Formats: sequence, structure tokens, C-alpha cells
Amino acid sequence: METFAGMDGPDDVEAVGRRARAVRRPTMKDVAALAGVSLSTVSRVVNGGPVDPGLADRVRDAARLLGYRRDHTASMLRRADRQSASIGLVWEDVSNPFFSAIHRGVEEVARERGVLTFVGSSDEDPERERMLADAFSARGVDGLVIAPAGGDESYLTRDREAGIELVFVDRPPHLIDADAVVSDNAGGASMAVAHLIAAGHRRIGFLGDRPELYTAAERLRGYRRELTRHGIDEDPALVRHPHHEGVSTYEATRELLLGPDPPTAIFTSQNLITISAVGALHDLGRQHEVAHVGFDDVELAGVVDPGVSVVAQDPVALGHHAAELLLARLDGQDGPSRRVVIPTKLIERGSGELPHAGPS
Amino acid sequence: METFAGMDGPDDVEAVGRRARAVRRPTMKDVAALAGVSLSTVSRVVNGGPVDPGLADRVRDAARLLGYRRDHTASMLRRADRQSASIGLVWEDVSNPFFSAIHRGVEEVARERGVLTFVGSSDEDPERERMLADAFSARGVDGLVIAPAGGDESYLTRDREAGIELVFVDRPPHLIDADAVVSDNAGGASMAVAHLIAAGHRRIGFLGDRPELYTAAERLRGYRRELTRHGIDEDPALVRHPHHEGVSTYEATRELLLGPDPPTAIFTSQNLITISAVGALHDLGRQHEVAHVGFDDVELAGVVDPGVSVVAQDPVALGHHAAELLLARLDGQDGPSRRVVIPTKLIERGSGELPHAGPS
DNA sequence: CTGAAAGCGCTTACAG
DNA sequence: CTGAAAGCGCTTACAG
Repeated sequence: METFAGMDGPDDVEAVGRRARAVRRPTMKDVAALAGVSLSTVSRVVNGGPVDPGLADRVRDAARLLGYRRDHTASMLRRADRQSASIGLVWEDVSNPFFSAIHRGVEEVARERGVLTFVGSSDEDPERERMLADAFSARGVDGLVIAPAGGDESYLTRDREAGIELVFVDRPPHLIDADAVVSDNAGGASMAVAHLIAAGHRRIGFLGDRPELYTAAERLRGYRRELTRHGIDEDPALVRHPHHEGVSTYEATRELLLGPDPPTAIFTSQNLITISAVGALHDLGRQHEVAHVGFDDVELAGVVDPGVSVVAQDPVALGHHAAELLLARLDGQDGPSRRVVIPTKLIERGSGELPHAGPS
Repeated sequence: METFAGMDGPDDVEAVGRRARAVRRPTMKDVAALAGVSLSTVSRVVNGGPVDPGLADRVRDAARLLGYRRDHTASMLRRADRQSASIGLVWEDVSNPFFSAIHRGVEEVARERGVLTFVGSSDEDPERERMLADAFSARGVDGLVIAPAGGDESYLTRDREAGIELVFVDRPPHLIDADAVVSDNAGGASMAVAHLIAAGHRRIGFLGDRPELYTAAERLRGYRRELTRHGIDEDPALVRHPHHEGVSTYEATRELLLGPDPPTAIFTSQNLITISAVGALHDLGRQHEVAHVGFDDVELAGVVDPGVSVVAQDPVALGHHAAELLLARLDGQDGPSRRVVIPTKLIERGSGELPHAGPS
């Protein structure tokens, strides 16, 4: 049979077979009985302890025959190290490519150690963040990697005391002392602004996320610092926080460019903001006049005309370092909390190199 | 202190505090002792069983004082239902936005039920897929959502028999009968090709992923079906599988367009292929002549000139349906396996509407 | 090297 | 309603 796009509702459910009923999963006890040995011996074989080769073979045969697989959570209960070989990741949104790239970085390091990852979205809600952390903790994770929603993370103290290691990523912790891995947000923003200044611009617009967010505040700080460094007075009219002002980024960009004494260049300090701003620039037909650098790389940035210059973060590296810090702690590394700062990189594609045309 | 982008290596590690040593996590036994009641009573309070209000208060106070939290994995061990309230997702790559969007869809449904998600990448390697499934299974997940790497998934039979529910997503299972949720790949491809034919094109190039992949094969099938339907003979020279031929998509696109008797329109059947092809079209300066429809939506597709027309999938819906099927099974829903087909949607942005210019 | 016993943190019959 | 006992699947001392 064939199905055609749009012709069937999403509930086009079709029966294609039948299923078997669940059976009890074989346990060590079952293996012991079949092999005619004690539970302890089976446990030794499974864990590579000293056991007579002949007996070991009998046990392995029995295990194979029954399809035995060890229950990891049960084994953890009595184990000396009590490690579950799992960690929990608390992101803002698992479907945000920035966070899924961090996840990838964490996974690449963790898989070498057989460590599995729980992942969930806080949706920037501290309450949900806490629920997730608690739920992961109740399932016995060895550690937590958290992109904090903001506010107070001291509730994690209990987990830390219970031996759960903590690493913060993308944003540093508040009211709790813990390892953290962040991008060089202020440095990256400075670099973007310096690049625009080098092209002759002095009126540089800023479009950013809500300034309560750590990364947004840092990028604004970098913007201001760089203006100051070049003796340029900040014009508050050029600094916009669309999400905070309840207006779309698209609209804010239009207002900025159509207003009196508009900027000759703009710095958009987040990936989604960059995308909307590019759309607005193109719709106004100003994409070849107004210079533009974005923070965070975006797909197709090199295909748009002009290409969108960006300061790129390295989210996979954020994930790598977060996982390495966490695993080091799990290995017993002690000592004060550490902060890792991951550098950002300027990618020139055209939009950021547009020179200042008029008199300066 | 300040940090500047690029000035510090990735190992710019800075000490910022000190840490406490791990303490044993309080157990029900501790709570019972402090409250002066039996373990059973504490368990009843925690689980909402019948208990004298006065006693219950004492228990709750003790629990609060100690910072007690129930160990979910230990409780699961003896529980009648034996549900861990966790599921495992086995993706091709967690950092692929398509899969992270499916993850989001699963999470939105699962969180309503307090179900947590393990997530891992198989990297299209059947061996890794199996290791992940085994590891999740050993940690007691209630179910598995799998984007199969290909080959034989019958190894999951043991898990199914042990009561672990299975749902396949994006691609149907092989050699095992299970629920599955897929996009209407063939229908979407047909729709794309029909759209190009409607604009007057008859020589339509195809750029696709390795034809061993289910989704790639389905989209090729849709392409062919639609050509046939309109009485157009397929020209094998117009069908390219860059990954399979060991050439970059960018190069394959160039060859296609610079060859003898080139296509007047192209259909790119995957998001990354679409992005590379758009780049090649632009670099050749042919983006306003050669019509183009892609499968899967991409960021900035509306900003490029012309906008990139696509047949979009709905990955969040894939995730929603996968989770719903799984939860229904966990609720005891019996009966034959089900297959859900999610429709695709044509988004016209310009590139797919470019008319055939020359004589046909 | 092997097995019987105790125990991990919790839930579930079973008596009272 | 309450508590003592047994048990979930496994590991870890403890004797032999």
C-alpha cells in the first residue's frame, strides 16, 4: 500500500502484526540453578572474579542459554563504589542545536567510560530544573551537568553531599560553588565589535536576549567594553532587547534601521536573533550596506548574500570539558572548584566586513 | 579578571573555591529511627498509604530534617509494577537537529507522566546501537525508542520478552515486529517532484543519501514514482548519491549542473545535502535559473535568495507519536503492532517555483 | 576456589 | 493503622 503526503491525518495508524506477552527476565538465581552452582559463583563469573575454568564455562553456558543479562541497577545497590555509570544533563531545551551539540560533546567523552546520559529540558524554568535534577538524582546518577535556568542552585547542595558531582555549563552557578565550563562570551562580543570598528563603524547597534541571562549580560558587557576601549560613547537608542521589550527581533531590527540616526552596523548576540535580523536586513534591502556580525554560527550563513560573519562558540568543546571535569571528580579528584573558559572564533563571511560608507 | 577570546587555550582552568566531602545519603531507616517508627510506616508515608496523621507528621518532619529523598531505583526493585519511569532513546546522532527535535517531542509527552529519557547516539553503527539498547535495558528502562542503524534488530526480542516495550522511529524495524512511526518519505518526495513538474520541468536531478538507508530509498522511490506518473523516463545520469560515490555533495551538484544536458531542476533529498547544494548553486550563480526543492527544512532557508522551497518533516510530531505509542503499551495496551505515518508539508519559498525557461 | 549468610534501600505480604 | 519478616537482584564479607 502507498501513503501520500497530506492525505492521511497524523493518526494514520495501521496494524501490521502481533506481539508476544512479557516473560520474567532471567536472574542470577536462574543461572545458578541451571549451572548447578551457587549464586556467589555466578556473580564471580559475571564480575571476573577467581573461579575454576570448568565451572565458569558451565555458568557462561547457562547464562547464554537463558539469555541472562545483569541488572545494573540492582548490582549498584550493594556495590562498594555505588556508581551507576550514568549522569544527568539538564538543558534549557534539548532541541536547541547549541545544547544538542554540548550533549554530543559530553557523550563522546562519557561513552569511553561506559557512562550513559539522561537528558531533559528545563525550559528556562528553575522549578523544572529542580524537578529534573531531583528525578535524575533519585535514579542514582553519579553526576549532573546543568545549564542553570537562573536564580538559586543551592538546592543542589544536598545532592553534592550525597556524593553526586556537579558541573555547570554555558552559565556559572549561583549560590553554590561548583565546577563550570563557559564560553568566552564577553571576549567574543568584544571581538565582534572590534571587527566592526576596524571596518570604520562607530554607530553599532546591539540586539540581545534578556539581560537577566548570564550569557546575554556578558555579551552586552563585551560590547560596551569594546566601545569604551575605542572612545565611543554608548548610544542607549542603539541597544535593544527585543524579548525583554515584548517585540519581535524582526520588528526591533526594522525600528533600529528605520529610526533617526540609525546604526551603520549591528551586532546580534544570539543565534535566533541573528536569523531574524538577517531576515529583516534582507527584507529592507539593506544587507549590502549595514555591516553585521552575529554571535553563534547558523546554518546557511555562508550561502546568504552577503555571508553572515559570526563569532562562533564551540559547543562540542563545552561538552567535552564538562564531561572531563565531571569524570575527574568521579575519579576522586579533589580540590577547589574549577572554571574553564572556551575561546570563541571569528568567522568572516562578508557581512561583518562591509565598510562604513558615509562620513564618520 | 577578564578573559579575551582566543587568548586562552581551552585549558584555561581557574580555581574559584573549595568543596565539601561526600556524606552518606539519608535512608528510610534513618528517617524511621529519628521519627521513632518502623520502616514500614515511613514507606507508607512516602507512598501515601494509610497512616495515623500524627505519626505521618512526625515522619515528614524527620524526613525534612534529614533531607531524605527516596531512592527510586531501590524502590523499583521490589515494586509490583517494576516500572522505572524511564525510557531509552537510541538516535543516529543526538546533535542532529532532526533527532533532537524528535527527542523534544518524546520529552513533551513523557514528562506529563514523570518519565525520564536516556539518550545516546549509535552513529549509524548497529553494534553501538545494540550496546546502547543493552545498557539502557540493564538500567531498567521501561521502553526503548529506536532509530535503527539498519540490519537486524531481532536482538531486541529478549528485551521485549523481558517486558521492555519497543517503538521504532524514522525507520521501520527489520526482522522484528514492533510499533513504528515514520514520515511519509515517498509521499513527500512525490510532492516535491510533482511541484517541479508543475513548474514545467522534465529533467529533474536527484541528490540523495546512500540508498541503503530506508529514508533515502523511500525518497528515491517517491521521485521515481512521480516521474513515471507523468510519463517521464528516468535519466540515470541525473540521479546522484554523493555519499555513496565518495564525492562531496557540493562537487556532485557541480558535476550535475555543468555536465552535458543538465537538469533544469533538482530535488535534494536530505537537509545536509540541501545545504551543500544551495551553496553550489549560488557559487555557480545559477540559483535563479535552476529550480530546487529540498527534503527537510533548514534554518535561513527563507533568507537566501531565492528562498529554498522544501518538503518539511515534522520531527516533533514523530516524537509525540512515538512516545504515545510507547506509553500506551506500558499501560498494557495489547494487540498487533502499529505503524504511524506522519505527513510532510510543502513550503514554497521561491526556489521550487522557478519556471522552466528553455524549450521543453 | 566455593558456598551460605548478610546486606544494599526499598516494598510487600503477613500478623497483630 | 502498625511493625517484624521476607524478598527484589545483586555484591560483599565470612567461613571452609
